Amino acid sequence: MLRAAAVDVILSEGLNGFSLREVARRAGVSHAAPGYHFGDVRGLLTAVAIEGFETLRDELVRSGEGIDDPIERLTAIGRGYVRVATEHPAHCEVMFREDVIAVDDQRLAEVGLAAYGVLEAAVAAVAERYNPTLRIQDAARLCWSAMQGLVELGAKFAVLDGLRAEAPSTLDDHVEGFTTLIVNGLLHDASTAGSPRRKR
Amino acid sequence: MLRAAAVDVILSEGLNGFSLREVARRAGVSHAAPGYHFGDVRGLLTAVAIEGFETLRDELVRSGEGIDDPIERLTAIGRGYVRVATEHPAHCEVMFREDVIAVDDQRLAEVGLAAYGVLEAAVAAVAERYNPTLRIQDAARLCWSAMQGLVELGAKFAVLDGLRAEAPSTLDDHVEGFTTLIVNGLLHDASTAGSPRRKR
DNA sequence: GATTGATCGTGACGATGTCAAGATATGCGC
DNA sequence: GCGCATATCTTGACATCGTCACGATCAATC
Repeated sequence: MLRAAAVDVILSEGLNGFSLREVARRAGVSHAAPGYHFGDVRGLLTAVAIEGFETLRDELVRSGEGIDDPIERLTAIGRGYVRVATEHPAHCEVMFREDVIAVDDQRLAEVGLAAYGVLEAAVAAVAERYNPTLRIQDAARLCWSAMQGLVELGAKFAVLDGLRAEAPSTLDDHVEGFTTLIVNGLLHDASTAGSPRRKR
Repeated sequence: MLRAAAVDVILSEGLNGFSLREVARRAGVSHAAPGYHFGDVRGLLTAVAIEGFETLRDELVRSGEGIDDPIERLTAIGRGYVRVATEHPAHCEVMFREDVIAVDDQRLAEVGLAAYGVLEAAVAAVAERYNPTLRIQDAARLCWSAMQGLVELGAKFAVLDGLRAEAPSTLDDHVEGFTTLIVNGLLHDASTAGSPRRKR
């Protein structure tokens, strides 16, 4: 399949070494075949991104299944997010790269929204049981941003550890640290009542 | 200057439409001149990234200056981060793209570490005054990841608001929401004493 | 005044994305 | 079986790109 070949190329050549002709070569077809099916480099990469969001959505659902406590579930979903990122690095290298994929693709928007919905529902459950004043949208987006930022900066963190001659911390270590801090934040959020913060 | 022309091209053509020849065209030099000075596409983009980290470091320092309360200072630094990202989008499009820049560049590592140091110092100040048990490294990296994730996902959040027919929330809105939640988490972090979390 | 080094232009090569045109196969109505 | 439309893929071409080798220009230095 061309999509699989594309993932293969991203994996071994990186996203900037990516080329339709190399995909064609690995798939054993002519140099223009990928162009015919996906129209465009952008088209093929968009297809890969959609595939990524689908597995992300599925994996987030699967991560939370059977866990009753909302906080435990949210934490498990956080781990699931990073797990998807580490197990499907090629897909994740593309999923949020709006300069490379077709942002206006409808199916892409649908699946992305579905994946986000899983996360938001988990946050809503936390709010319902533990902190009704929590602003769910802010909280859910913070969770997503933190995990996405972690995925993106993970390599830099490792370099940082190296510069300080510390044992390099793994992605999993960071996930645990982050979720602890975030959960504490969610539990104690009382922004409407003015914790040590200002206006708005 | 070639670097300015490069930023110009990234801004108008995006990172994948970027080409040395277009940079040369806008700078009014021959098509191979950029290659001579920077050796490579990677070399030129790395120079842009270094420039970006320098202004990031300076801007973070400037954002925190004259603010006594550590929490206020950390919040201001968070805003500064996002401000740099919005005011220098071309630089930020490159700074964390390890597939496009020379990750082993020494000057790049230095400036990046310096910028991170500003953030970490701010977090350390919060810990010292408000919560001595706070794990500074986790906290600082969470702050960075959240802001970086926000910068990357900001566009997607706007699309999300659109799909729900809500008023699109700005980056600044998210910064305020995020910092509130994170600060709450930092203040109440007691992971060593087993808040509602598990082992490790 | 000759030389050296930095800076830049010119020309070439292979590789790439994309398009047009042709080839092949598959299914369908008759 | 036959004609035909459609899908799938190949082939060939073109402009563009990154990169390299080579030459030109010019300032500084000995």
